Parts: sequence; structure tokens; C-alpha cells
Amino acid sequence: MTISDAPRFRRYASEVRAAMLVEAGLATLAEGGITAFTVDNICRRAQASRGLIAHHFGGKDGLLVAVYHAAYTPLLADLSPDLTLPALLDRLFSKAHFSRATLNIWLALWGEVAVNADLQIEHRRNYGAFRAAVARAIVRHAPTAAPHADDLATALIALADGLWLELCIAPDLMTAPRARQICAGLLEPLLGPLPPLI
Amino acid sequence: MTISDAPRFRRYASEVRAAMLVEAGLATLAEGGITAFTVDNICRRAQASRGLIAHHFGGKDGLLVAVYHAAYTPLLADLSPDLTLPALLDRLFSKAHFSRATLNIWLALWGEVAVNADLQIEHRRNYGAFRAAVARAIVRHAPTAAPHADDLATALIALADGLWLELCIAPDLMTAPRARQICAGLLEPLLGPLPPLI
DNA sequence: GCTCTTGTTGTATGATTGTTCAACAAGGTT
DNA sequence: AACCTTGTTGAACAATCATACAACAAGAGC
Repeated sequence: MTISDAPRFRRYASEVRAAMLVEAGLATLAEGGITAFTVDNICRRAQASRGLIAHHFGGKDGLLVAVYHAAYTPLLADLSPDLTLPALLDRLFSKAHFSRATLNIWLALWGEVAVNADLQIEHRRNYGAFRAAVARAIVRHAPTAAPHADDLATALIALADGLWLELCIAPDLMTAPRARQICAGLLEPLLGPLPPLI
Repeated sequence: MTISDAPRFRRYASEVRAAMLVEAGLATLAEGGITAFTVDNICRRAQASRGLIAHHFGGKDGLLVAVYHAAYTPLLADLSPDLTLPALLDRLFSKAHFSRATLNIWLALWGEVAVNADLQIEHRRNYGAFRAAVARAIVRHAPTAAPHADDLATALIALADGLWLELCIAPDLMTAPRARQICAGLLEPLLGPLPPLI
């Protein structure tokens, strides 16, 4: 009888393992909300032992901040200064982004942000950067709207979030294309035509 | 030395005590989110013993459903069929409703609804009734818009929710009057003037 | 093959969770 | 004043929670 001498676990570079835990955290939030965001659940999903979260993030709260940051990353990436408004809409209402899994993650995080001061600071900063990019795209598309760009950017983001919420409530009634169409329908009287690029 | 013969607790009618627990549940959600929604926290706030939640609601989940229902009640009440659109906006963006405390409750509940099938069924039903009332008010205000009433109602609710979310993120930048103004600014090109009644 | 760094494990720990239930008593009824 | 219904209590319970930490081993460097 031979005892297997295969390695009992695999060592990863610190940043690689950290990314695996963040990914597992995101998947856990998407599946079970903030209630399921436990050390046990996350480590089981990441196929790692319980101690790793404390080792890499100092604790569960540290991981939550990292997860929040990871959730914002795809939204802030590729926001080049000459992004057009129709392209921005296409991205906001793409199938990948305008999905239930993504929304579940955001709902879970929002519920925590509303109550957690540390997350709130981080949230406000990222949100500010995003809104500024949206306002830039609006002015580029309709220079006339410059005086109200802030309000319009706020309204656009609010619309997208609200329609997203609709998707969560009634997935059979709300689709990404319909959401984009509703959004464009409200903006076009103020900003001119916003046809889908794809 | 006299042992006090004051009553050690007070008996309430079943429905009264239930309402007290629901109220405590709402306050707990507003203050600490879904994470703080524990039997201990709620009963301590309601000044009741731990056993009461099980006794009146069968368990924590039963209380959560009741709390959800209570959160929707003020939104569905007083929706008379001849409610005008400006009046509806006034109510949606009233100081009482468009507040952080109320939003925190909703954020906590949404995060659970996204994950809890029972809550989702209940949510969809209430939401449907509310959207129907909004669509009615839209058609009454601008009969021309009737063909798109559903989309417009969806957009209006989405806008209100999204602006609400903004309030949560940056309370110093978003106020109820500003939210109402932004909302009206997007709707007026399609529906005609929507002046505040108050 | 040896060493050394460092990522990893898993048990131990104590706090907190939701539920159960037998004993209790408040307060109306008679 | 002796009921009796029923709302209420609080301890007991098992399950689950996050954290700490000493022992371990993977894998690179030599």
C-alpha cells in the first residue's frame, strides 16, 4: 500500500491566490447575496483552507473591500476620453454587464455600502470617476447640453441602475435591448439620436 | 425590603405585538442592513424576549416577509385611480419617502429578494400593482403617451430608484427636490410640463 | 540533496446565530 | 377571589460564525 506522494496543495503567488479568493467572493455574492458571504463558503468555492482569507486580506472585511474594488473595475476600465455616448450605452446595456449575476453582486454590495463607512468612501470615489466619464461623453455628443451635463449624467446612471433593478425583479419582462431602448427614448429628446452601434 | 410587584412584562394583542416586531425589524434594517437583521437585535430593540419572533411569525424568515410587506405598504396605499402625475412625483420625492433610512431598508430587502424565491414572488406582485398605478397616472396626464405607457412607467420608476441610490452614495449632492427636478426634466419633453404642486 | 522562504493547512477557540420548549404570569372572565 | 386562556419569558441547544496560530510543506535557490 503506497501513500500517494502527490502534493497535498498547490502554492500560488500571493497575488494569484488573492485573485482566486476575490473571484470566489464575487461568485458567492452572485449566488447567495451578502448572507452567503462567509469565510467557509468562499474558501470552499476557491478550494482553499479557511486560514487563507486572513492571511491574504487580514480578514473577511479586507476581502470584501477587494471584492468591491473588483466589481467596479470592469466599469472603470476602457473609459477612454473619446468614448462616444452610443458606445457607452452599448456597453452599459451589453449582455455581459446587464445581467442578473452582475446585478446580484451589486445589490449585495450596495446593501453593505449603505451601512459601512469604509466601503462608502471607496464607493464615492469610484462613482465620481464614472460619472465624470459619462458627463464627458454627454458633452461630446451634444455640446449644447454642457450646462446640464452633471444632471444628465446623474439621470443616465440612475436610469441604467433602475432598469437593472427591473431585470432583477422580473427577468422575463426586462432584457438588455429593451432597457437600452427605454433609456435612449428618454434621452433622445434632449441629446439627439442615440442609435445602437451593433 | 419589598420585592416589586409591578408586572414583569406587558401583554399585547397578537397583532399589536407583531406590528411592534415588524417596526423593530424595519428600524434594524435601516440602521445596519441585512447583516444586522438578527433575532437578538430585533427583539432587543422591540424590548421583547427572543422567543416572540418564532411565536408570532414562525421564525426569522416569516418576520422578514412581514417586514417586506410593511415596507411596500406606504407605497401602495392611497393610490387612488385619479391620482395625477405631478402628485405622484411629489409623493415619490417627498422628504419622508426619498430618505436614506427608507432607502437603506430597500437596499437590504432588494439584496435578499434577489436571492430568496419566496420574497421574489411577493415582490413581483406588489411591484406590478405599483407600476400599473404609475402607468394609469401617465395616461391620464398625457393620453397621447398611451401606447408607450408601460415603457414610460418602467422608466419613471427606474429613474426614481436610481436617483434614490444616488442619495445613498452621496447624500450631500442629492436632495429630494433635485431628484424630482432631474426626473421631471427627462419626462417633460415626452409628457408635457410637470410642475411641483407644493 | 539540502536549505530557506513563505504560502498553506486545519484545529482550537469563543462569540453569535436561530430554534425549541417547559415554566410562567398578565389580565379578562366568571 | 378563583379561574383559564394565551401572550411571554429565558435557558438550553446545536449549528455556524470569524479569527488565531502552531505545525507543515511546496518549490525555488543553491
